[in-house]
Amino acid sequence: MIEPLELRHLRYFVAVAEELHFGRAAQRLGMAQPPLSQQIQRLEQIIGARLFERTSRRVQLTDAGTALLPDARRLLAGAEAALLAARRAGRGEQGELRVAFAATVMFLALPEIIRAFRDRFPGVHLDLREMPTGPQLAGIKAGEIDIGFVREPEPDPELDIVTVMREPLRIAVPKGHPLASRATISVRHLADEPFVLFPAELAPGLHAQVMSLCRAAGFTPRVVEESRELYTSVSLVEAGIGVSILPASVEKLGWRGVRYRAIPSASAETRIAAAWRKDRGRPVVEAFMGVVQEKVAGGR
Amino acid sequence: MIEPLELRHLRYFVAVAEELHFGRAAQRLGMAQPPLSQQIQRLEQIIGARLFERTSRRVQLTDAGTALLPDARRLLAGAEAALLAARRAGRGEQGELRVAFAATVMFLALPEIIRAFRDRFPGVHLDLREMPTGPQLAGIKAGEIDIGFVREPEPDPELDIVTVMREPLRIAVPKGHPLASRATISVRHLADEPFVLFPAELAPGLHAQVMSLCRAAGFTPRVVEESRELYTSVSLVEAGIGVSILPASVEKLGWRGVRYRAIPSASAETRIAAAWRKDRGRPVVEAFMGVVQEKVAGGR
DNA sequence: ATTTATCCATAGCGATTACATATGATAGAA
DNA sequence: TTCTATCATATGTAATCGCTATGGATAAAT
Repeated sequence: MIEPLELRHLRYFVAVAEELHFGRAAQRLGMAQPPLSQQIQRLEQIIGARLFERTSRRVQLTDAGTALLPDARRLLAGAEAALLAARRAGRGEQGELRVAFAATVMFLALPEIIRAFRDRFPGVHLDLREMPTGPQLAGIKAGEIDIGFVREPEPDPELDIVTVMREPLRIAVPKGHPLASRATISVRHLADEPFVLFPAELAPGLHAQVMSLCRAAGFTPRVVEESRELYTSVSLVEAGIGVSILPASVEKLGWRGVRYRAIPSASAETRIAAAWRKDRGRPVVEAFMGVVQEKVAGGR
Repeated sequence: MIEPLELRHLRYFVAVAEELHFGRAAQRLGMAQPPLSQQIQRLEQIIGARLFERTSRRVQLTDAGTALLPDARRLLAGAEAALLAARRAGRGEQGELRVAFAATVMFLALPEIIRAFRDRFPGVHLDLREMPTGPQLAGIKAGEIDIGFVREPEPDPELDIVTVMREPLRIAVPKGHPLASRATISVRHLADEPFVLFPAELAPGLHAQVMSLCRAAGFTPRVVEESRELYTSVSLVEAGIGVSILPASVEKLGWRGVRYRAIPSASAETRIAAAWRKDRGRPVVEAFMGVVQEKVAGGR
């Protein structure tokens, strides 16, 4: 019968090789001497060669023992290191995290969150990518993205979605537009205006919200253009193609031909949410969300 | 209680990680599924983190499992390699062998033996050094040399000594010496000649043999010079300081002012022996001596 | 929607084995 | 030689490894 090699054999072997004394080695291992002798004999049987030349007076390594000792030490150290690495990975202190974010989120707290997370978890490799909300949600479900920062979408049975930030909506009108002279603009004033919007599949949450704001104001917006890029939307507004309702942080883009006006309504705000898969309880995800919660709570 | 990590855990883990199916992994491991589940649970307890996210339908690696898998594979392969290396060392196919040889042995079969051994045991590193017989024997006893090729010394309780070669002795006289005209010279003709010899502590066997040859011829040689180097001995003879009795292979040095004459006596021969420590049964030593025996037997 | 099939987890049991204590054998020291 | 230190052997016991039987959950099939 062939007994397989175990780390126990190597642990015992190294102890005896270092002490060159079965009694002391056994003591160091916290066991009695006879079983230690037995296990060394087993190991010798596994290898098919004596590891120690032993008389009742002297214990010394044979050629086979001399060859095995450094390997055994290396293996034991490697096993220990592997154990620690796995533990760290289990605590979310090591691994890879793929984070996606909608373009506008970059204007808000995300950079600070990233910095804080990197400080706290230097062992985690962050893979960041900009992506619209719709593809993000698909990517998360497909397992290609771990966490997405999105304009808050409808609840989804597969996803955990947590609001991390609120941001007012603004009405964007071109510089010379009649409404541009007002300090605030109610949504109902836009009833007859042409709209420039993101397509629903790219930003479902924002799209739905704009629609419901208009519906609440008693009309259905006339969408004349859908743009797939934030910059395009703004430039379409500037060109006078239409008006738009956009998150306040877009102001920071600094488009000179566009005016942003507040909406006098408490519900005219978007929520930025973090989303991740409900089923896998990835520790890195939890670690990251811990940092997010902390930053968001402290930042208000 | 903290159970220690064993290779068994890693073997099972790798099997499950590769199959992503407990049943098939168990089959591959030649065991039933329940104990495999148990052992994986044990491993998860040791690590302190789940390694697989498992439903009854799907098994997939967690972060901790993903981190552990390459390490586990590496460790298992390393253990296998260490086992093989130790086995090879146990068979004398790997390791280091320190071989010493007396200067004149280099003229004989040693180079061929070395070559044959290197061919047969490429994993053994040979450390060769030239050294007189006396220091060799001391070095062998001290464990600094594994095998020595010497002019055969007296038996020694600590040493195994095996004759590997025989070689006639020659009488060396300077070119113009009266005895140089003879084809052979009996030892008794040297009764009144001054002798140049190696000191007893450097070449005890040769020294004792010359002494006993002279004693058998009825005189005690008058030693006028002792030289520590072979070349010096020969040049002293050439310079007419005295005569000497030397192994025949010294002729190959090609000293033009010296004549070598045969001795008409069967006992006028030296034996070259290999010597090694009796106590340690080093497999490399045995492997080497096996090649020596073969070469010597075939070379006669 | 209900049923069925698949598959991992749990329970209980038997056999193995890892370790303990007691004792023997041997080699070096006094 | 006698004594002592030390490794090996013998034997008993407790832990554990693996097996069979069964439970429970989930996805697929009807």
